[in-house]
This record gives sequence, structure tokens and C-alpha cells, in this order.
Amino acid sequence: MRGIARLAQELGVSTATISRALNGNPNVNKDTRKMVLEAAQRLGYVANQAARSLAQGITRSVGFTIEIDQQSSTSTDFFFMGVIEGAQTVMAEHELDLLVLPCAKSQDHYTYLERFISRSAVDGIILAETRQNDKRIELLQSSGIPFVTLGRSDTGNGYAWIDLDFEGVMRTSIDRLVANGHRRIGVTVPLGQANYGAIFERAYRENLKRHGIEIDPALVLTTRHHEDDGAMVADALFDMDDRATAIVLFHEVTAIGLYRRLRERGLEPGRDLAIIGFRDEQSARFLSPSVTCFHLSLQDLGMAAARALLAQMPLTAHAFPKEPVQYCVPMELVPGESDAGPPVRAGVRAKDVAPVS
Amino acid sequence: MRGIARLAQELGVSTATISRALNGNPNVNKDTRKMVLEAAQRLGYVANQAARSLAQGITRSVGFTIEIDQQSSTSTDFFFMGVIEGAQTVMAEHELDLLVLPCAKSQDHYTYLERFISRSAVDGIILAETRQNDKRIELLQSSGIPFVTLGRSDTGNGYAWIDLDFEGVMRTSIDRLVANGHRRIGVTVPLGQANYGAIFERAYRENLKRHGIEIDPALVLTTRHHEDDGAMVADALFDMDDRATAIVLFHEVTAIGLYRRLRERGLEPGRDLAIIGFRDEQSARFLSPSVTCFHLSLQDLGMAAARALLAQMPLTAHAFPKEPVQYCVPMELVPGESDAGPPVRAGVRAKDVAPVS
DNA sequence: CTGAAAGCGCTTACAG
DNA sequence: CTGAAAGCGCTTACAG
Repeated sequence: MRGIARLAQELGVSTATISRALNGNPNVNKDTRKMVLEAAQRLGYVANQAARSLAQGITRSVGFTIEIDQQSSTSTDFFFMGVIEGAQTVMAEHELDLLVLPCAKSQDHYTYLERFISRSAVDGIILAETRQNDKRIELLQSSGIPFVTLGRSDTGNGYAWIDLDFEGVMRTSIDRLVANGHRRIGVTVPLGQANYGAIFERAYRENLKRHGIEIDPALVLTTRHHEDDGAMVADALFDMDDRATAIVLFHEVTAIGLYRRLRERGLEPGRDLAIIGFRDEQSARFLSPSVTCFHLSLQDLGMAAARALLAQMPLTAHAFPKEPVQYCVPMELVPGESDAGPPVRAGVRAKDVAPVS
Repeated sequence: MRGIARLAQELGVSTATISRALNGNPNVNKDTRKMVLEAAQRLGYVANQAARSLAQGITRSVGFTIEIDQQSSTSTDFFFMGVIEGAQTVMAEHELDLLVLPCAKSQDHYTYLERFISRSAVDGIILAETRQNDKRIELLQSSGIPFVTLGRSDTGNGYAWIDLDFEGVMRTSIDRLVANGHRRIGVTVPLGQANYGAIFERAYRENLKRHGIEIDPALVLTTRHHEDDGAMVADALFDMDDRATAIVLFHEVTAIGLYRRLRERGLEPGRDLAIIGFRDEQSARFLSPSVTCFHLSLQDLGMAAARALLAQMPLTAHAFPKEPVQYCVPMELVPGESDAGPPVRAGVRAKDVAPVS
């Protein structure tokens, strides 16, 4: 005999009583419960996960899907570690396990998700890196499993999502730059299929338009989460005739390469090019002049996502409001010195400053 | 009726036949199997995870434990993402799920692990970040669950582990530096309780000893995985009277702050201080002079760990050798320019070079 | 090759 | 407050 049956035999009570005692069912004699708890502790008894899930119909675990892909260096790693930490903390408070489900880029992320859902392997899903069109959201909706997405999508509606306030960040950024006299403002957008790339770019276009500035496609550059990609940005911006005087970076870390290449060209960040970073990343915090950017607590984001999910799960819903969570987390401006000044000698071309010949 | 029973009713066969057909049991008529497979596909039937696990006694999933802790910035994030990718790829080939189990720093990592083991939630464990004394290894051994650790430990023996060849790296590093005439050689060791810190430092001491160089505790510095911590290293090394002429860094990324601070002090990396980085990290690859370091494929490491685990699991052991895997992954020297020269004016103090007054 | 039946280890109405 | 029993949805000897 194993498991609960063995414990029952040992204590001379039924398995039902053991189960009740262990699960906090109030209909158990105080002394009985104490005896059971002690015995379980002493013998190291813990209910078998599979049997429990089968009997209860729930797993007490939630999945956090992430796409993993070291090679292509979209490298959102640091981002997700913080978010996961936040989410896991909240889940632990509710005695739920957070299982991170890594999907390799070589696998189909739809099929991958489908397997976990159809096998009822988790009670809820936090779906990261939504795409502009994302079949996974339809899958989640039709399956009926509670879920929340990290990121909006054009697919589906009425579901819970949390996203970053790209629009607010871009509005603040463009307003600052325009107020300082900038008109030739560039932007970098992330490589990859995630929706936030499209959102960031759209916000950029709309805010320029709002100020009556025409969009120049040449000022929209694509970067990966790489220090080096900033160098490419510097080259692109300063090799053009009507050069930019300001740029909003999606990956703040690219500021490192950008600063370096600017200086190699005899230019000074902040003076010859106004720079605003999107999210405050630790790696870029040492730069001087300091990069103006926006603060985001990854832990808070993870905690918010976890709560949005708990609000939908039968087990925990009672403690949360009923309306599906749908909002953009505001990000707080962290003013630096990288965008302080007005455009220097606007219209002067890089080659006049730092001869390339 | 739900699940397999419904499918059975629909097709007019027993649930046993369905189960056999779906699980690749050879004792099934070809046409029957085809019919079942098609029906399952069409109706989206997938066996319930919990029921299957309960009946089979296995979960077909393995856990990869990681400690997660954004705040303290040990930030081994980038490291583990690569390893996880490698491990997950191998597991997927064997139709096993890799579940990443994040343990927050605020939780007790022993209890955390114990829960997953005692509930039989996974069939195997990849344990990361072993400590010099690690009760978790005893727990794993006594529980009988197949496991492999990423990192050695003084606890337990005879179990499977994979580690990095810290000793080889340190031997090569010290040999190179000594061959160039260096005698005052510093080292940085990682903050935290992981065993690799202790191993790295021990290897440092032993290799200096081998060359008859006395150990100076002042040359052993602690760093986190932070660009900035390199600046602190520069200060520490050059503020002392008998300054170091060379340093071996545990976190290559600290080279960024180190280079910067050296230059602020009017010193040149590679010339005034020979520098060797441990693992080749993407973030530091843009530095000039290029940092001499050692290459490690994180994916390969993850794949090796996964295979070491599969070798112990009843389901997959047949395809692997029987002896427990126990070895250090060699790392290949990537010669750079940061440690090229001999000590410059050994004994000259920093203040003579760059007056601080 | 197939089915009836037992069993995996729990939980939970139901009856007392 | 407690127990006997059914049931969760699968798999797998066993018998044919």
C-alpha cells in the first residue's frame, strides 16, 4: 500500500479523513487533524500530484510561456526574468506553481501551447510576446482556459491583457524633443514578430503627425537587443544627407554602441544627437551623459499579470474584481542628459563635422 | 462522457484500443489505428495529463530549477536562457516537456524542490547553481528521482553532474599572464553562494602557487554581473600601493566598466592592465582592445545536461551509456588583445600615472 | 488484434 | 465528525 492508503492504515482512519485533514476541510476533529498533520510531516507524505489533479480536475499550476532563442538575439531574457519573478511571487502566495514553458524558436509555438492546453496540464496561462495576429489567442479563448496576455493583439477581444504604455512613452518622448526644437527625429524598432514593435512604430508616426512632422521612412531603423546595433544606428543616421538630430531607442542597451560610434565619429551624444531610451535597462545606466528613459518595474508587471490571471481562475477569482484586466502599465520618465539640448547646427552633415574621406 | 470514453463510444471500439492506438502499441490493427488517429486529430482529443500520469506512474516532464532574483543582480539570466534552450531541444526530441521551475530568492530553495519531488510532479530534475554544501543533492539522492546538477558540490557523490572547466580556464589564464611576465595577478569572484565562486577562487590560488607566486588577499575582488562593478575593480586595483598588472575576470561583462574607469584614470586596458575574461559574453564583445576570454556554447551545455538526465530515466535510458556523467566542459581560449603585453613599468603606482589630487 | 476489468492515488457527495 | 464507495480519465495485464 502506498500514499494516502498507507497513511490511513497506519493511523487507523479512513483515507477520506486524511484527505480532509490535509486539505483544510473544516469538518474534521481538531485532534484528528493534528494527528494526521503530524504523521504526514513525520512520514513525509505529500499527495501525489497526478492523482490529486485527476480527482479535483485542477492542477494548481499555471504556465508562463516564453519563446527562447539565444541565436537571434532578440534577447528579451532580462526582461522576462524580472517578470517571472514577480508572477511567481504572487502565485506562491496563492499556493500555485508557476511553470515556465520555454518554446524553442525551432518549434511551432501554436502547437506547443496547444499541447499544454489540451492535456489540461495547467489551470491558466500567461502568454508572453503576443503578435499582431496571434492564433494562440483564439486557441486560448475557444479552449476556455483562463489566460492573460503580456501584450495586446489584433486577434480576439474581451480577454485579459496587460501591456506597456508605448503610446504614453512615445508621446512624452516626442513632446520633449519637439519642445527642444527637434524635427528630424528617428526611431528604432525591434526585430521580430512581436506586436510591440508595430505598436511602438505606430505611436512614433502618430506623434510626429500630431506635431505636423512628416514621416521619413529612412529614420525608422530596426535593431536587436545588442549593444552593437547602436553603432549601426549612428552610421545610418549620420550617413544620410538630411540627418536626424534626435532618436528614440526601443532597446536602451543600444545606446552603448550608439555613444561609442558617435564618439568615433567625433560627435557627442546629447549634443550632436538627442537620445531617448525606452525602458531603463541596467546595462546602459553607466553611460555618460545619462540616457533619458522610462522606468518600468518588471516585478510589478509580473505581479499584475499574475493577478489578472488569478482573477479568472475559479480557485482564486473570489478575491478579485470581475472585469477582465485590460490596461497599459504607465512608465515614468527618468530625465537624463542625453536629450537635454536643442539641435546643434541643424542641417549640418556629419561629414562636415567628422570627415570620413 | 468525456475524454477517451467519448472517443471510444463514437468509434465503437474500447477505450483500451484507443489507448493502444494512440500510444503506438504494436498490437493494433493497421486500419483501426488509422481510424483512431484520424478521429483523435479531428476531434482534438489528447489524453488528459493527470490521468495518464496516474495510470503510468510517470509524468513525461522534467524540471529545470533556477533561482530567480532580479534585485541582487547575480543576473545569470543570459546564461540560463541559453542552457534552457539547449536542454529543451533535447527533451522535445524525446517527447518530454521541460518545465522551468523558478524559485524566488525569498523562498527556501530546499522546500521548493522538495514539493516537486514528493508530489511526483516531474520524472527528473536538472538542478542548477549547486552550492558547495547543498542539502538538495541529498534530497534528490534519497528520493531516488533521476537528476543531474549543473555544477559540482561537496555534498553527495556518485551522482551525475556537469560543470565548467574552471580549472582549465584558470590554468590557461595564469600561464599566459605569467609567460608575459606578470606576477601581480588579481581575480574577481562572483557574489553569491554558488559553488563556482569557490571553485574559481581555489583554481586561482592553486595556479598562482604552481608558479610560486604568493597569494595576496587584496587581489581577490568580489563582483556581480554588472558592467559597473568593473569600475570598482579598477579603483581597487589601482588605489593599492603594490598594484596588480593583470586580472582574471569572472564576469566578462565587468570588463566594460573596467575599461571605462581605467581610461578615466588615464590608463589603457591591455597596456596598463592585462585582462582576461572568463566566459565570452555577447555584451562585452564590442570592447577594444578585444577581451581575451574563453568560449562556451550554452546550448551545448544544456544539451549535455539533458542527455545526462535522459540516461537515468527508465523511459530513455536504453539509448545512453550507463555510467553517471561527471565531467567539466572544456572551454576554448579566444585570444584577444587585452592581455597581449608584458607588465608596463611594473611597480609604478597609479597616482604616478594619473594624479588623483 | 480486441475488450472487460482492475488499478493508478487521490477527492467528495452521500449516509450515518 | 467519520467512513464506505464512487469516480476522476487514463493504461495495462489478462483472457480470448
